[in-house]
Amino acid sequence: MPHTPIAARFASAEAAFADQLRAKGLKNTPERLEVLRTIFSRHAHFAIEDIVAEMRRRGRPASRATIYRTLSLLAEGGMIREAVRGNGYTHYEHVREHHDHLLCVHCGAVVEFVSAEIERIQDEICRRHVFTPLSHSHQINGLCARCEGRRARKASRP
Amino acid sequence: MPHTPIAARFASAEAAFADQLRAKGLKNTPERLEVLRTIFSRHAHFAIEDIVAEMRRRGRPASRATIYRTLSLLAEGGMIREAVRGNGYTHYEHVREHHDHLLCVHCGAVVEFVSAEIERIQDEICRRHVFTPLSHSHQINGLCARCEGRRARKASRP
DNA sequence: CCTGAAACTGAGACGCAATCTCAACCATGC
DNA sequence: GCATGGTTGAGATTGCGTCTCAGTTTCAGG
Ligand SMILES: [Mn+2]
Ligand SMILES: [Mn+2]
Ligand SMILES: [Zn+2]
Ligand SMILES: [Zn+2]
Repeated sequence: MPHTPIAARFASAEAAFADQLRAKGLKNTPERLEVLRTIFSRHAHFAIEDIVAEMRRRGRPASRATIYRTLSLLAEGGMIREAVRGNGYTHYEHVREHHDHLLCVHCGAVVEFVSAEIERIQDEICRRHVFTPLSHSHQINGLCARCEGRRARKASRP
Repeated sequence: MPHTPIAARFASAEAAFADQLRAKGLKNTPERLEVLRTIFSRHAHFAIEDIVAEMRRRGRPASRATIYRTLSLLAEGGMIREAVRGNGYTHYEHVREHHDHLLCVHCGAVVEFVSAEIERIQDEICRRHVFTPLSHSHQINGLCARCEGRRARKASRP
């Protein structure tokens, strides 16, 4: 699953965010910057509680209101997007190469997948329906190998 | 978009539901039957408020609690499923041929689509990841022809 | 038919993620 | 300085969905 290393994107993410804020007449505050840094210093998938906890740990706490507001800005700016849904909190992820998700409904594990073929067919479908696609979410819910194995074992040997 | 006429499924839906209830030691009450009938007397896509309103109109009101509980049972029994997401209420639909959705983010219009090709690739992906698929949601968000046209017109002639 | 155990219903309380409110707080330019 | 206008955060609010529990209904067994 190749993607630009976090370090390499770091400066440009800050720069891009600064641009976006300037363009909208908004201010580049320490809180906003810290949310951005916290997000990009972590693994690509996260929920708001992760950010809250991490910022507290860093000694730079911010209120949920501010974090939610910043998440909206970052999503609007195309730096993050909503990823997996249906596990309580909304989960976000860094935007990089497009991909979709397998979600294990038992243990919550997430696996990413990409299919150029599917993307192509989607475009075809949209063309056929005269529909302008803006985004899509394609999520397969099921059981990962481990959870399926556990279930099968339990069923055969009660 | 061919599907079995409602009338033809009607009796069997009631019978299937009765079976399901019996199998689980649950009771076949008037309220549950009325929820079932209301659902299958309507267009395939609906939200709970539609059911609440329709049952009131019919002079057979039921509480939200009961309706939610019955929806769960029907979903569990494979007669309905969650359909489009991201419009406030959870939307359900009758289960018939499998299909996915285009959602116009501007006017809320929903278009259905099917692609045997995509389904096949999905299976392939699951096999490759040793993942047991149980369900999937594939939703393309964008602008329907009408909303796109309106937007384009407004942009060119302010 | 009774009758009792078990399930059901509905009004309203509750849970909870997400959003909103608003007073105090900057940051900036004049 | 100080006025302007965005920002923050504590806490209130919203709204879908779930849960509680007292009174009701179902239904199998007698
Ligand atoms: Mn991902
Ligand atoms: Mn549909
Ligand atoms: Zn799992
Ligand atoms: Zn539209």
